[in-house]
Amino acid sequence: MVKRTSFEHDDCPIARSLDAIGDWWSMLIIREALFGVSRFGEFQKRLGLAKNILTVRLRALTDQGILKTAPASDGSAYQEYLLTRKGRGVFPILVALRQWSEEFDERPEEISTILVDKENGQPVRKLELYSQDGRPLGAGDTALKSRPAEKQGKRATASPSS
Amino acid sequence: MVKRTSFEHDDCPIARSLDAIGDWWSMLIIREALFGVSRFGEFQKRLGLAKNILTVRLRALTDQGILKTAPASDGSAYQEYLLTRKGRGVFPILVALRQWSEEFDERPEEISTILVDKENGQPVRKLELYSQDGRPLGAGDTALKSRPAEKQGKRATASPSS
DNA sequence: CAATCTAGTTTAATTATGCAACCATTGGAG
DNA sequence: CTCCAATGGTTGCATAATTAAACTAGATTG
Repeated sequence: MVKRTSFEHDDCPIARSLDAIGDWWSMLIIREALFGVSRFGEFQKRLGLAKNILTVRLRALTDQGILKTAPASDGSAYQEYLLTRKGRGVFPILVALRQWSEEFDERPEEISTILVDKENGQPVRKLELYSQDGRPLGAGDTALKSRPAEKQGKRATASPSS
Repeated sequence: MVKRTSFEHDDCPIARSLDAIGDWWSMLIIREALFGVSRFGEFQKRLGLAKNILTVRLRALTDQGILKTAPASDGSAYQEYLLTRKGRGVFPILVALRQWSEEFDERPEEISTILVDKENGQPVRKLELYSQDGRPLGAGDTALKSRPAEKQGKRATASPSS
């Protein structure tokens, strides 16, 4: 099988996320949805993708519980696509992607927008990872530990495999 | 051309990031690199991808300044792939992806590892977006503003297009 | 100097993507 | 009530991208 190796059953959570939303269009669809886009035609117009692909992506996102379809809401009886809680949870990922581009892109002048706090119009802070006691952590300050079984006495052996 | 519409010249920073690292393998290669993997064979063994793909990905990542090749370091004269500063900057994206999976995956018991603070072994905090004055911000608390021209008097008109 | 490891390249199959044309439903004009 | 356009898709086909597997070539080991 040449099939696009699915990471659905990989035990690495990064791989799992990528399996769900790790393609260009899904991420951009969620981006638009976070800005209030909910109609098929509007997604299509704003993203400029082919309708068949949009159909497939919307269905996949819906199947995964990232989007849900609501009957209508605005006038005419078509359906609209709304984010679920899981879908809204993608927001930090999009922010991280945005900030990476803002910091490292070699043509930052082509970036036209900045993300600001709606309250006062000021740019948001850079996302940072903190320890429980509030120290900022870089990649080198972290390690992977085998997950301590939540309720069951199920405990894997430690191995830094992902 | 049916070519995978490149977002390289899109003015949305999210699209630009996705264009650079928005495929499964690139992201996973960077994940491994952050854990110290640097040799071709090791990437191949740990990720289980085909060598030709690894070749293409490594070259693309190198061309983009995310990885750099160093002559050897450990004994024999082969080369190794090391992360640049830009490459290490991907870390928050990977953390965001990981945490999304940890929070919303419907089979969290299959996730085998957790990310911990190396100092004390405690789990890291959840990534959160903050305003300049320290309030936590959700997607709804933010807006996009046209970028205020940095040095030049180049100013785009406001439009919430990305 | 033969076997093997590393780091690829080539080949050929499978899949995804994009375009265009087509179908179905809704809403309005005549 | 009928026709026409808009919305929201589905279907078919050509082409580009991914992929696994086989092959290659230089370095290392025995």
